[in-house]
Amino acid sequence: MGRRSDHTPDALRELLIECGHALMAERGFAKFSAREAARRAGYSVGTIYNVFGGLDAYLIAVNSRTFREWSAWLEAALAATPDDGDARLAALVRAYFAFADANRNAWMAIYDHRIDRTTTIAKQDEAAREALTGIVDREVTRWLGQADAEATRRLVRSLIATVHGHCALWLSGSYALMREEDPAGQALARVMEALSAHAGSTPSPIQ
Amino acid sequence: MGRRSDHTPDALRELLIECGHALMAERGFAKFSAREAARRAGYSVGTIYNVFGGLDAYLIAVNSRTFREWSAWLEAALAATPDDGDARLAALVRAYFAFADANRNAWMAIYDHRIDRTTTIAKQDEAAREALTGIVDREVTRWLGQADAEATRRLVRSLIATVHGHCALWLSGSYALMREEDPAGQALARVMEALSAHAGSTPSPIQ
DNA sequence: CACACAAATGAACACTGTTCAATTAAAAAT
DNA sequence: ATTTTTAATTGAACAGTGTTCATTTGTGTG
Repeated sequence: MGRRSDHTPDALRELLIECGHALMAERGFAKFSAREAARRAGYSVGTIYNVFGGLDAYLIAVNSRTFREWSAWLEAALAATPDDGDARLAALVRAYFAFADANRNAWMAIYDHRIDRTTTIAKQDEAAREALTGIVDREVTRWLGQADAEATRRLVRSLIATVHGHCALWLSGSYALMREEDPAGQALARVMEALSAHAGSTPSPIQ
Repeated sequence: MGRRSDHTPDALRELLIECGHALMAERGFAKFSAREAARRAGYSVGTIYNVFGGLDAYLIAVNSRTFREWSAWLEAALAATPDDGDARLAALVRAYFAFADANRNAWMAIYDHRIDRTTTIAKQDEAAREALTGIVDREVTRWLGQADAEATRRLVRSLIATVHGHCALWLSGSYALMREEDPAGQALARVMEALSAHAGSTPSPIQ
């Protein structure tokens, strides 16, 4: 076949991402296959290389979709939470875990896909990834009550890493973490301890 | 060829793990190949399946070797550190990162290999993995000054997850963590905050 | 209606994991 | 010393993968 009018370029791109994302959610990163994804979209392998330029770019696009869904999930959880001190942060951490749990394969694929330092990520996809940091940034800043911006940025990254670590080890089943009944609760506890430590020191550095 | 006397069963097992580990360190999990590992050992693919029963078991054996090296690395760092309050924990966290940094591919492979829940891990390999938790357990208990054993166990797992999260995001280059100059320092800061919070509350629960 | 263009294809290549009948070296029995 | 037995090692076979690119084929234009 040659040029078909089934889909516009954008629609085709979207379709391939859609099918790839579904396949990723179903099989996981290790058993993902570009051939199979294309097959499900009603196209053949070559089309993926035509549209995305390579497998890496395609995987980035697929994972970016997960990022967008993740952000939306977090925002939805926060929208349903009153502006009650610690409650919003608790909702944020719980929603973080809930999304990963409900989308295990897709969530893990984000970290399974090692992107070569040379590969350039599309602007829109980079934005999708940074949106998540943005949400945490906003909520932490809100909790701290507008503290030093630079220190907050550093802390936010560290808190994300903290929660990520708990979530990753939980889903991978590594370590004896399995006997932990509430990893999200543990992550939240660590986050609140860190925030408390910073709330006391940042506005007026007593020590 | 049939039975050869080049290596005893144990020596062959060791040789294959050795070569596999070297290949993993060199190429990383995604580009690892059992065929190539066997080739380097001077055997053919089938031998790996004969000796280990399957690829999963082989990968577990290879990664367990990394675990053992990691534990030894941590113990060496601790052995060179005086019993000076926070210094040992700082050394532990720094050594954790240093090992991962010095053995990026091998370290990441530990978490890249998703073990099916049905696959049973050999007793000795399970021990190699738990040894690491044991080291952290020992040092944290030492720092806390013998607190509630069960609460400490939970905290230890959570602290490991915290440090793991920082290390994993650092090496994968995810998020904007890249602009963080000292992720190990951030991890250590979170660990000390968590420990401080527990030091105050565990011996005599004031609040 | 013929032409030009670009999208879509799928065979080709080199690789992977996995299985298992055939081979072959060493040990045991004659 | 020779045969037989035993078990370790092989590698071809199969189904799958990523990647490339000459070929085909719809589509819109001259």
